[in-house]
Amino acid sequence: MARSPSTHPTDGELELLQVLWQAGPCSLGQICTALRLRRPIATTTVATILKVMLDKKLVHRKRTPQGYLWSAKTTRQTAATGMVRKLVDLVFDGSAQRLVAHLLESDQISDRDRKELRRLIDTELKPEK
Amino acid sequence: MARSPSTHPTDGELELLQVLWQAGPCSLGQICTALRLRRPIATTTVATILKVMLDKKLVHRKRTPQGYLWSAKTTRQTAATGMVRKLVDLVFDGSAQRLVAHLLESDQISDRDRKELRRLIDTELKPEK
DNA sequence: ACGGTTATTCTATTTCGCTAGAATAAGAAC
DNA sequence: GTTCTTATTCTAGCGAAATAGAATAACCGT
Repeated sequence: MARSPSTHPTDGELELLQVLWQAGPCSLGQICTALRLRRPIATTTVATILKVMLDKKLVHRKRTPQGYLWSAKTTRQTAATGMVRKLVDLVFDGSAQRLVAHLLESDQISDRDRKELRRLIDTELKPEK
Repeated sequence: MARSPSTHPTDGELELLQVLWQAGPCSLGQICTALRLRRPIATTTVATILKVMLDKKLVHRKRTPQGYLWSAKTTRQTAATGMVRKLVDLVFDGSAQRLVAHLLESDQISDRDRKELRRLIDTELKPEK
């Protein structure tokens, strides 16, 4: 027996989605250009990934005279939720709170961000509840 | 060309690490029992994964009369950090703050947890600064 | 010591994910 | 309209990951 296909986007697919999330609908060439800011990759490779993603319904395409226009069908929110769930499940024993605690205890968040987050907690905590 | 070996534990490996993190050093049988609370899996499958993880130095083993005792060599912290980094990179444009915001805006965190987190932010914000 | 149980290793199969060449189609340029 | 460029499809290889059967080893109880 082998693996079952993942429902989440793969890492490569996420690289691609990132471009589409940022730039909106793109041609193949535009996607390639954007990706190549990070690393070299062949056009056919990108095209192949797009086709797979099309089957997985992660992207959508629209015919135009000069080829398809590709766009993300999954939102950043959706992808984030799925990946966070996995992370929380597999590493934080199902506690999202622990993940936040981990992040706050790590040094990846500035004091300014912390203040903003505190504000966010406060606004979510009080209103009309 | 194919993928290069991942430095992160795979999902299957994480399932296994979870057991070891929770229970401490275990025999193969104990690991299998724990895993089977979640899903059926053959003993040889687990043994194979363990062997791979041994090569990757994700686990460690100690000889005993009745076989090896297996234990995690990676800490939860380490695994978490790696996975969080990937998540932040690929989905949150490099901003850990945004990930926290996402979590706080989702409904996965209770009010009680929020209060605790606010306390955590405060204690991290003020001391000796 | 013999048979049962458990652990370990060896071997094998399958699918996934990543990669890209070759072939083809179809505008664009001149 | 022939060539150039770009897009798309087709085909294919390779290593990773997941799965587990068969073989082997080694303890345990009686």
